[in-house]
Amino acid sequence: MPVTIRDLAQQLNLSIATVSRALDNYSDISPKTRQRVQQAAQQMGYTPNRAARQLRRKKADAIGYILPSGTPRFADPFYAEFLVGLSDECALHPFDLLVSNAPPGAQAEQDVYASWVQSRKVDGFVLNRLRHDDWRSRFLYTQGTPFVSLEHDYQEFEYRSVEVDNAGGMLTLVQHLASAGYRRLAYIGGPADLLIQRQRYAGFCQGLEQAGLALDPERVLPGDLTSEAGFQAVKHMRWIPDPPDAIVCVNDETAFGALHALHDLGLKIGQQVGVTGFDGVQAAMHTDPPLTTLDIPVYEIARQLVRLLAAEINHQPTAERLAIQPRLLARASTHRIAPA
Amino acid sequence: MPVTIRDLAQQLNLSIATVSRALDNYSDISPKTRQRVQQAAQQMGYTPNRAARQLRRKKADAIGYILPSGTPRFADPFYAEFLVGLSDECALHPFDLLVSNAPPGAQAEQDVYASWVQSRKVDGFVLNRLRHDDWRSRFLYTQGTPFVSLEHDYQEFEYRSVEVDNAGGMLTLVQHLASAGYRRLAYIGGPADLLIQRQRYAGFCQGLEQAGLALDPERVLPGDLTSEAGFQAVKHMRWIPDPPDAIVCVNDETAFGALHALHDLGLKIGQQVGVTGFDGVQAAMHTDPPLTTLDIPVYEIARQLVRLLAAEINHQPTAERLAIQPRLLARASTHRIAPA
DNA sequence: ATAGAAATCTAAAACGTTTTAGATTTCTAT
DNA sequence: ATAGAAATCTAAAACGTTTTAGATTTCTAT
Repeated sequence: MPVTIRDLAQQLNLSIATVSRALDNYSDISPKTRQRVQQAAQQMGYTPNRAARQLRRKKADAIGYILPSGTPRFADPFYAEFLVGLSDECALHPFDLLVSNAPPGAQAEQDVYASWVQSRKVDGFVLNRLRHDDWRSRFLYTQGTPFVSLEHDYQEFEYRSVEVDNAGGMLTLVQHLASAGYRRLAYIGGPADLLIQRQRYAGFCQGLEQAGLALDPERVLPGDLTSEAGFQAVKHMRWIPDPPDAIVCVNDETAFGALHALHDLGLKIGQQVGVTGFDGVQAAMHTDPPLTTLDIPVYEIARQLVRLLAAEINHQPTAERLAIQPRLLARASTHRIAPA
Repeated sequence: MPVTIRDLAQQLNLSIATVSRALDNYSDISPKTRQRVQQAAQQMGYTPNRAARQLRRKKADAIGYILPSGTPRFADPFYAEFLVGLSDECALHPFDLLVSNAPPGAQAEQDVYASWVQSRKVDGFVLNRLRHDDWRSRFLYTQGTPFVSLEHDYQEFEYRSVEVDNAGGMLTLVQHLASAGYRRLAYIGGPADLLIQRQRYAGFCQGLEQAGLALDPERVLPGDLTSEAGFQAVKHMRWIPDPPDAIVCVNDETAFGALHALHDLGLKIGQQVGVTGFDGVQAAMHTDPPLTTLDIPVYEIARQLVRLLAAEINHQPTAERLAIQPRLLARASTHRIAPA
């Protein structure tokens, strides 16, 4: 049976009101009492009952993050880093971090968000893997519930976000490939409604154009961000008339699968065929050969998102939208120098 | 302003007591009213205020998991998989999953656990990376707070846990190495108080003994579960009198660093020197060469832990302790067949 | 010593539920 | 029609805080 404010008040011969205000450093409490109260609280190990406080204060001091479930994420170190970032930053404010999951785009996802808003479980949400015209941002906006998002979908309203320059990063990457001598670039993408897919693919196309390289539709293949998808896509590309000499993948996971398939085919990676990823996960350093990729500071982004959300919740001014520039990590998987 | 039970009662011309009981399927509510209430609730989007319910029911319907902070975890995909498992299983019960972090072993860690217990934030805890004589299990036990743990430290009380047969796994691994022809095995470990370190190292020693191989103390090096530690340890081993022909690492992360260092040294991995990990993370499949490791079903373990915890919280009977057998994934990093 | 101001404390209401104990309504058997 | 039982509903208390509005105490200046 945890100690309540009533126990504390009784012990000190004070009203619970005084105890409450002393702990909250109200100025109408004499320094002597304040100290007596705080010391007793410390010593009796008093921590306010969270539910009671939430109920009375009408805020949860918690934020929510809902993982996409049903999708293959085990492999994706992105989420570990992201969650740790959220959790670290939450601890500073402090917020509790409530984590759940829901299948993206399904009715169940809507139910989770709706019930969390209605039950006042959290004061705000962090979104990521935003989709085009994402109902989540629209819903939260109409509910007046604070939220921030990794990626920003242009809608008729504003919200705070962190935005990776996906298109710009891709452009740089394609330039790198072109100047290393690769000419017939392929692209293995992700789900079509994901903003990262749209933006990265757009950057890819733009890059080809700038480099004066052809965009062969046969060399553009769909995927789902998994290494399995990368594997299958490469296996499939053997059969197309004009096979690629470089394979640009929407993310590192996809690239891992592509590397595997190319090994199976007995190709010299880096020489005969280049491979690139996107995200800069640690594992990309250890592949055979090490993977050229665009590094984004996932941990730092997660922390920034929480900071933005805290500002939103507390009605403090901040930058509305933060831009992040991915950094090219050129490694052995794109080593060819001479043109084909 | 979310809809409350009062709004609902007013709308339906019923008392809030009736509404509450109808929603909870009490038997003293007529079927007609019950249906009317449930339908109205659905339609008005009523979800009970979480704080009020928690306060009244004296339970949180939430469980807590506290990440070790301050340690280098960004790289470790273990946590992504573990968290996703926790979250998936929590959604089924349903529990909220509260995530925070604290530096392991420090006073701050104690404060977090104590305040979560006292504030009734959660109904129970999931522990992992248990340490020898871990104060967390002792503390929670004396508080009467439900908890479960990955790994089990033998104390004078019992608790539910999932236990990986770390020693047995290592034994198998050493046998595998011995029969592949490796003779001078090294071990790169983790923090000495971690149970996984103790158990895995014990298995290593036992394996050497069974195989009739010498245990050279110079070939046993400390680490901290990071790839950096693996890298440094290997670099250091160049200077010892009788260098190893196989390097057994306490986990995959450490092995990644070891691989790197060996590449730097220009050694033929698999032939001149074997390398092994432990955990079976996805990335181990993609290294150069693919890494021999012991696979443990982290996702499934996390789900089991939540199930055990749910049973504990609801005073239901279950198995107290589940045993998990790691599975040897023999890959090219330990390919030598002929004895040295 | 005392009025008034300043400093310090507190009673009571409220947050939104659930639950207890009992009230009211409906049904059944005569 | 009616007593008693069964079915259905509800008033009020309670969970543990915070906050409002006002009460009490202490201090200051005469």
